[in-house]
Amino acid sequence: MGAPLPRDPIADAQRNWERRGWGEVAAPMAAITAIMRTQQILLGRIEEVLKPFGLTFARYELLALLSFARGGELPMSRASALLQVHPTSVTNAVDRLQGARLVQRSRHPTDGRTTLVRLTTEGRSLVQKATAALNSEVFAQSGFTDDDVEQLIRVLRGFRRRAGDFADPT
Amino acid sequence: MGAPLPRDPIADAQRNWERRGWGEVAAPMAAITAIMRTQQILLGRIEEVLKPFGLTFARYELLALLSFARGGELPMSRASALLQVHPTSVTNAVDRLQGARLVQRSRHPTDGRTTLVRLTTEGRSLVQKATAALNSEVFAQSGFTDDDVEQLIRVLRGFRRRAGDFADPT
DNA sequence: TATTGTTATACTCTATAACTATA
DNA sequence: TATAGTTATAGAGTATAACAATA
Repeated sequence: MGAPLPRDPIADAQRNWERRGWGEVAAPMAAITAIMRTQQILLGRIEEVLKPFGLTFARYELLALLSFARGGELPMSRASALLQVHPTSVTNAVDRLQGARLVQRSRHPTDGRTTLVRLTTEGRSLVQKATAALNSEVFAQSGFTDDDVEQLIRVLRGFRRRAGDFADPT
Repeated sequence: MGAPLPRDPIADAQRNWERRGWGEVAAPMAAITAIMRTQQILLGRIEEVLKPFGLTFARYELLALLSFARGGELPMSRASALLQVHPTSVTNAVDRLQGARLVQRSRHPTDGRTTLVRLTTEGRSLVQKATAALNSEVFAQSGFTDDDVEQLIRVLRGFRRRAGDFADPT
């Protein structure tokens, strides 16, 4: 979206914050802004890799989740909880994936309220190819060192736990 | 969007990756997924704080950028470059902000192609209040320790530089 | 009554392409 | 020719509210 800037805009913002007497929060502001920007860069790379497969990241995540479930099948509500997205987002994603014949809806055998989503053969094949592409083109050349990765996992895991994402204290 | 999960879904995904023979990329995958989720949590908090001001994060960022510019004024193209967003996104944001009388468009004095965006008095007042709210309600209680913040800034700055965001090597 | 999921609706941001005006 | 910006159009994700069906 343009040539590199001569200077780091986030470091500049941090200095501006300090200059205005917000020194207490300048560093957390810079860290949070950096997370937002990093996510934007990574999402761009991921969507670029997924585009040839006709998948968005949200839809890939749903397929990948199903590929790890027993029988390639989950209730809609369970997918919503595990992906931490709104139920209507799951409905929307499943609609599109079903249109592409990558998943199928079916009735829960004992609870009539529940809809199950299941990976089709075609869906399983596609998610395997997409995962291989993401592994080699994004995760294997992430731009983070092993130390970076270790620190990110540790710091962000603590953050997510304190934010109420999960209870597991290990 | 739901109660805490009993276990960390990202740690589970990392174990699944390892179990399938993708051990080489399991850790970077987990780190990147954690960044995506953390961004989602933080964006939610930020938008919650900005909602009473009638601002989205994208629009707040534009107002904040203008508040640091000389004269509270920038060319559209410069705002697009500094915010690292598409020119049409800036056009859209300026349209809405102008409708709310928070910014004004004007002609560049010497280059007729260029449109300048300038903060109105009302816009400057609002962005100051919104910044104070973000500082006290988000950045001052970010959920990161001082060490976390230091590590995030360092690691993500290296990533962004290698990704081509900026050239500054300091 | 509570839960599950869908539908309708609306509002973000984003992106491409075509276009105008200016340099 | 190249640049700056707008417009039209499209698509993505997200969210709320109302609703149907089931427990």
